[in-house]
Amino acid sequence: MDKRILLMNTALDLFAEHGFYGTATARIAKEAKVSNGILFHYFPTKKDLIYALYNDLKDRIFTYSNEQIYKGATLKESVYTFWLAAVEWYIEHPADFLFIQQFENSPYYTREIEERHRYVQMTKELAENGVEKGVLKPMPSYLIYRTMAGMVETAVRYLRFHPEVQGDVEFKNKLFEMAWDAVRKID
Amino acid sequence: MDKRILLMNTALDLFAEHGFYGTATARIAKEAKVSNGILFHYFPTKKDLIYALYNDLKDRIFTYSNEQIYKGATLKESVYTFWLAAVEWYIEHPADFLFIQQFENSPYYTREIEERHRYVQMTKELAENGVEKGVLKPMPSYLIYRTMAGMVETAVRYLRFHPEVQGDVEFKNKLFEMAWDAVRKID
DNA sequence: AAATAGATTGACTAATCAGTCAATATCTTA
DNA sequence: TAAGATATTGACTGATTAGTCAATCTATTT
Repeated sequence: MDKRILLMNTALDLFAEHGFYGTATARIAKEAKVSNGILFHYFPTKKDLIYALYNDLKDRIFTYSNEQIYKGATLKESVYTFWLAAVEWYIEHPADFLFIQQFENSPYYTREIEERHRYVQMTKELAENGVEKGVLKPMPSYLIYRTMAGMVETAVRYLRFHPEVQGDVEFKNKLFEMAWDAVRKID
Repeated sequence: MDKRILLMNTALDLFAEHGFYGTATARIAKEAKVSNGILFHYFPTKKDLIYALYNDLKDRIFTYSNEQIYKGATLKESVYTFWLAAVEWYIEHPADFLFIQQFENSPYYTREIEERHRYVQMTKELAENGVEKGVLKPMPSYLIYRTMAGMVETAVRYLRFHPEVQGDVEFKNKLFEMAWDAVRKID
C-alpha cells in the first residue's frame, strides 16, 4: 500500500476535524500507523503536505466535474452539470470541503494560487462566451466565477445540515436556479 | 488608553496577516508595546482572545449595518442597505474580513455559534416576510440568509482586488442585483 | 495616610512539535 | 547473488510557545 497516499488521506481527515495547526505531524503518522520519519521522506515540510493535499483535491474535483459535462449541452446545462457535480462531490466528501475552505481562507492562500487553477481558466471561457451571447449578465468573468463558486459553497453549507434533502433532485434544482439567476441576464 | 482594546486591535491585524497560529501571544504583546503577562490578565487563554475578537467584530458590523436601514423602506431597499453596509465595512476594514473568514472556516466555528448571531435572527424575519409576500423565492430562510452572506463575501473578494471600482456606485448596484436576483422570486 | 484592589511587569517553565539522523529493512537490477 | 538504491524506523533535538507567578506600581476608598 502506498504510504504517501495513506498519509495524505489520514492528514485530510485530521486537518478537516482539527485544523492544520491542531494536527501534529506525529499524530498523522501515528493514526496512519507508520513511523514518524516517513512523513518527512515524502513531504519535506508540513507545508508541503498541505499544499500537495490541496492541489491534489482541487485537481480531482475539477477533473470529476469536468467529465460530467456532455458535448452539445447548452451553456446553462454545462454550468448546471458543473455546479451539481461539485456540490455532490463535497456532500459525499465532507472532509474535502472543510479542508479546502480552511485552506482557501488561510493566509497561505494567495491570488496567485487561485488564478493558477483550472477552474478559473475554464469558467472564464464559459463566462466570456455567455456574456457575448447575451445569456449572462455583462460582468467580469472572474466575478461570475466567484459567484458560482460562492453558490456551490452556499448549497453545500445548507445540504450538510439538511441530509433529508440531499437526495432531493427538485430541491437541488431550485438551489441551482438561485445561482443561475444571479449570473444570467434578466430582461 | 485601554490596553484591552489595544491588544484586540493589535491581535486583529496580526491574525489577519499571519493567522491565529502564525501569531504568538508574545508577539501580540510586543507589537502592542505592553508586557507579556497583561494579555493573560484580560484574556485567560488565547482562545478567549480569538472568541472575544470575533464576537466584538460581528456585533459592531451588525450594529452598523442595521443602523443604516431606514423606516418605511421596502424589503428590497432594506436588503440593499444591509448588504451594501456590510460590503463597504469590509472594504474599509480588510483585516476584519480576513479574520472573520478565517474564523468562520476554522474548526472553532460551530453551527451553534452561527445560529446565536443576530444576523441569522434578523435575516430570518426579513426572509420569512419576503417569502410570504411573494417577493422572495419560497426557500428556507436560513438558505436565503446564507445566500446573501455569500454574496457579500463574493462582492468583497472582488472589490478587494479591484480598487478602481470600489467607489463606483453603479457597479456596486450591479453587484447587488446579482445577489438580489438569486433570492427574489422571478416569474 | 493607610488600606485595599486592580493593573502591569517580565523572567520563567513545562509542554509541544517540526524536522533530523543513523541504523535497518526491502526492493531493483545487472 | 551482490550491490546499490530506496523505503522505513523511532529515538532524539532545538526551537517555539501558551500560560504562570511573585513582585511592583497605580488608583480608589475610607
